[in-house]
Amino acid sequence: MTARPLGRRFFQRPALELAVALLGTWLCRRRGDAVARGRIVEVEAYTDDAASHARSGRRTPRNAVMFGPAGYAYVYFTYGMHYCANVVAERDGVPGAVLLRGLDGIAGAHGPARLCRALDIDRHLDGVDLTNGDQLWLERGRRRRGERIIQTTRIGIRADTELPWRFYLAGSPGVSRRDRAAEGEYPPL
DNA sequence: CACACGATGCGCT
DNA sequence: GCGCATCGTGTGG
Repeated sequence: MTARPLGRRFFQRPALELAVALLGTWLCRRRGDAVARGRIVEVEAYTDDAASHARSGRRTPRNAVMFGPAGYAYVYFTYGMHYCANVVAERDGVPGAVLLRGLDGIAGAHGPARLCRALDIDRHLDGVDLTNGDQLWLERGRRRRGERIIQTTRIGIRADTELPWRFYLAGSPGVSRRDRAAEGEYPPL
């Protein structure tokens, strides 16, 4: 099965919707002649909300890719030592992205910074096109029968700006954290 | 298990 | 200068 990269259309939707759609798809990274594939099991959506890099509503050098067209990688550097990778959503001009937080099938790829380290994702990949199968792309994946999606709050966000925009596949080993706070099944029963 | 905290660079106010 | 979409380690219960 020669899976092709997911195309532009897949990404052209609201960040919240894309976040859910990304669960179960394969994140693919070219490593020399080989390709590493990890199953996305944990994500967070960001738009122009208070916790987003685009909270100011304005384009800055760092967040510019978030405002651009969907289907590109937004990779940023944080805490002086870590990278985090996002998939850009929404229409051109509208900020929105989905933070990749956890993979199954790639050793140590749980948590956004460790995910990047495991797949050699750094600043060089900021702004790269995810639809051409060059360095980094996504392939369609199946969500298993009966596999539950849990919706909960994002990690590392101040309590006063909390939103339930984190999603993960219940029971996946690649999920970075479970919350003690209320978490619910998505869609709500 | 629950915090607390340091490492370390840099975007933004 | 402040604080961060983090993580590993260290302490205490």
